[in-house]
Amino acid sequence: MGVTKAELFTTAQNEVAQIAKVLAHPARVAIIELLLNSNKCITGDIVEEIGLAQATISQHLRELKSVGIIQGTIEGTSVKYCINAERWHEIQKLFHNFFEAYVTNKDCC
Amino acid sequence: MGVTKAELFTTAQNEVAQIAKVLAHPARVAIIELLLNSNKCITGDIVEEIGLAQATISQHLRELKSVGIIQGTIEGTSVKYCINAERWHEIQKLFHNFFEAYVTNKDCC
DNA sequence: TTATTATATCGCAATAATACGATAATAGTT
DNA sequence: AACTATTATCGTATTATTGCGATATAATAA
Repeated sequence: MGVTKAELFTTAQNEVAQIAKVLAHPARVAIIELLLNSNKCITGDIVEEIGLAQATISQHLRELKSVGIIQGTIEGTSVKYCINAERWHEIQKLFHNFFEAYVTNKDCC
Repeated sequence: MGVTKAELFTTAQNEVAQIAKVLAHPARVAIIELLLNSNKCITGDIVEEIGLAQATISQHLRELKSVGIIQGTIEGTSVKYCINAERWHEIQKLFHNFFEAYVTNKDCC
């Protein structure tokens, strides 16, 4: 029926999946990298830089905000976006632990 | 029109997004963790453990295979799945570098 | 207040993802 | 060869995502 059965999985599994989903679009990855590498974090600059319509960028920004990766502050009639350092490191740790869990052993395959 | 404009982004950005998309479902995260933590990597065991229909698990396994995270070997009438160590470390590095790119500085926000 | 600028939301069309029953394909067994 | 067991694929209903034009909202300027 086309709807994810989240109740079958652990909180941690759902959390990794939720963050991954936000990273699962190149525009959102590009927006993050833009915020990492420049100080031009005004929405208008992002729209110009990425090359998608303003409405589309706004939607992507909302998804990034929804998991706390970025935050915005009003600056005149504009909004200035940036990475939320604390949340960034939280997520970094989440994925670090996920990937770290692999230990080469297992006679499997 | 509902189709991602991949040509606007770099290869690296599309690659991060592609892997993230595969990790963007708790069932696939759960399958990976199952392969990490046990030796019961037969499809049938995965179906039983996760609690989704066999057809659905098969679809998820195919997506995990599509980016090389897992691989399967035929074992009688069954298929034994496991993590592909080399690819795992590649992806681990990809995400490590992505997250590492953040440096707290910026008077932004 | 009215106009201007910038961003967010709405509504819609196109596409993709999720889940599953039914069926096909593959390997082993009798 | 016929049967069994296991996994993969097909078809389909439902839901979610992507992208954008149009419009609404918010902040400032005239």
